[in-house]
Amino acid sequence: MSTPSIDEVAAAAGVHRSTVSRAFSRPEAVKRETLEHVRQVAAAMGYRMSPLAQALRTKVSTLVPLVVPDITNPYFAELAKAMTAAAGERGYQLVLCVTENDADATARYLDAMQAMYAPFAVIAPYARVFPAEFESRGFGKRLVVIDRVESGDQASTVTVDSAAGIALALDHLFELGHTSIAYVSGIAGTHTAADRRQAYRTLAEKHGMTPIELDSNGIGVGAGERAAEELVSLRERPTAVIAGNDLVAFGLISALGSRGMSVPGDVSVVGFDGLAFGARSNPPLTSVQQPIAEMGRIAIRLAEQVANGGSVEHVVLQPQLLVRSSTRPVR
Amino acid sequence: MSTPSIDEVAAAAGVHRSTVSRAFSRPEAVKRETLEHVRQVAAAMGYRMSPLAQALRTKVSTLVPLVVPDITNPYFAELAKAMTAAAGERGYQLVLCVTENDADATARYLDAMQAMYAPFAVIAPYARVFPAEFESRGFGKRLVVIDRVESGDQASTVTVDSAAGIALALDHLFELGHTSIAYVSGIAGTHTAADRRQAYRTLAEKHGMTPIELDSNGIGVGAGERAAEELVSLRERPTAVIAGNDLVAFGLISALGSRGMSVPGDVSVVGFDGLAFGARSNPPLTSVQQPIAEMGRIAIRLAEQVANGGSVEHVVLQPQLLVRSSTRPVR
DNA sequence: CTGAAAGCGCTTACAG
DNA sequence: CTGAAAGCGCTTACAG
Repeated sequence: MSTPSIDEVAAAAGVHRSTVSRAFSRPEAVKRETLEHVRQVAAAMGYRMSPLAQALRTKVSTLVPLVVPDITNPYFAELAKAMTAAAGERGYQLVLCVTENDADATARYLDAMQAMYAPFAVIAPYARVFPAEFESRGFGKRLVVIDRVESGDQASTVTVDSAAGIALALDHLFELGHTSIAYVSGIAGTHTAADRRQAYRTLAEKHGMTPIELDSNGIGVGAGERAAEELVSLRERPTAVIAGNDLVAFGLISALGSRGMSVPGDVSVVGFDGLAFGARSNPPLTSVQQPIAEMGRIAIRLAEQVANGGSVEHVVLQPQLLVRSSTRPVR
Repeated sequence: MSTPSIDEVAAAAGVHRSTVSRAFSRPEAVKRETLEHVRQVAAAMGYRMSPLAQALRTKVSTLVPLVVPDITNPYFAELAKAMTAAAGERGYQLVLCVTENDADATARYLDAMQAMYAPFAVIAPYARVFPAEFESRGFGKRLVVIDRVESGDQASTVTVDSAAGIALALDHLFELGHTSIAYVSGIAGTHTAADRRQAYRTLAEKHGMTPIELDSNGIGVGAGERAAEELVSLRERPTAVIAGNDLVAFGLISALGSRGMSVPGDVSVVGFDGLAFGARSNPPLTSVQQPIAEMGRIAIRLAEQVANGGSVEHVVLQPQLLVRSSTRPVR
């Protein structure tokens, strides 16, 4: 009951195998009548081309690796969802590659996927990535990174404007009357994380505020926990805090709650990511929203572009402020 | 710089292609010396077999589909993480198939993966699954479902003991002095969801309690929201509620918070899943924990078992209670 | 516009 | 224990 092979279809249609092949891959190269006839016969037989055989022959498959540090992190989960959709629309199947912070895992995955003739790869890193390290993995420039990279000519990237995002958060808080606003970065070692933090510093000073960084040397998980600890012990407590990403914000709010402080009652908190889950957290999280679905689509487009010989490109998207319930006017 | 082919290795080692092949796939069939020599030469050349060519020839690939309704749901994310690890250990690569509640998507994915000679498939459904529907998809019994199924001989399954889990939650609450305990099922249409709900009813009555089901006809997302609404309007409010899964529990707590009710101050809440994220929610969630990592490993084992001609099996695991901070003694 | 042939990188009976 | 041959299901110059 398995799908017939191209030769069986050819026989049934009374044509040569190569004609069947053309009927699907280069329809303009076959006579109209023949085309229709072949397609009809093929459809009737339930024919589907073997993607494996095709990939072996052309050295290009439809398997695209998405490498993420941790699918359990809702940011990466949303990204995976967006990428799956974007990839599916273009006929690719996403292969999930979870690195679990294993430094060599990315290279191993890239090797494995290269062996499967993946047309390109998309990487959402947990640390700064140096595309040069992956050149030898065979993908060359056929790599898109969901972060900034140092040497821009080696891989395409798609990111959100960090400074604009932080400005959005800050302005929102200023409007609510906050003047003492702290920042928790969380553990991410990406350029993006560094950019957000730097933007906070720069903009805070520009507004005449002394930057207060919570858990500034944080290592590993539990950033929210440590930041809460630190916040509570401060003689002059900030009235609001911006978190470098939503997950840190959730952890912070949880840890604050355990210490008897309520959000937004005692402190306002704004996250960064704008995850859907934030709508059902306690309290619903005000956050700088990244257009994740769009990022997924763009990542695929950029990847296809260089796979087709086009050039590396860097897309920077604008974030939006998502006001929910974790912020309120300062008393 | 791409990997050499088997013929290049054979030439370099001075043997025939078939010997190289055997050196890797059936080492016991080749003379010791030859074996070592071939492997050495292959290693020196950085040879790796083409999984595609291998799959095309043997009609068995290492690509295994994991079909989930929504990777953004942390339960499925944790499952995906566990499955990725378990699959990786056994040399498979997981292909993420997200159905987004599209009723035909599962069949489409199965077709596509069948065409890639996937050795088996694992399905985490969002509704009751009837394996018979998928028989024609070519996987036959080479299917493992993360849920109960109706006709047990058609696919292997791995689940957690629903009744035991609900009993754990109930007993915990009884020990804290609660006597009025409600239940919110959430939207999942799986057998598991139905089992948990039924277990609640049965056990509640057994303990002389009148079951109180919140949002009992709930449709779509927002179960937590509707349940909170209902709870607040009740003349005699239960002092605790058990949620059919963690996500519903989070939503419930959020919605309760928006209505000025605090957990566990005003109501205790226990979830079901025991997600890692629950440790950082506000408040940290007491929950019945499913051994998700183990489920992943078992799913792969069961799948391999039937792929190797073994028999369908149904594994039921025991859950554990994870006490965090969303429950407290009734006043 | 269509067919015949070679080949992608493997595996596996079949001989020897 | 090893080699030679056929073949998995396709694509793509090359002729005609």
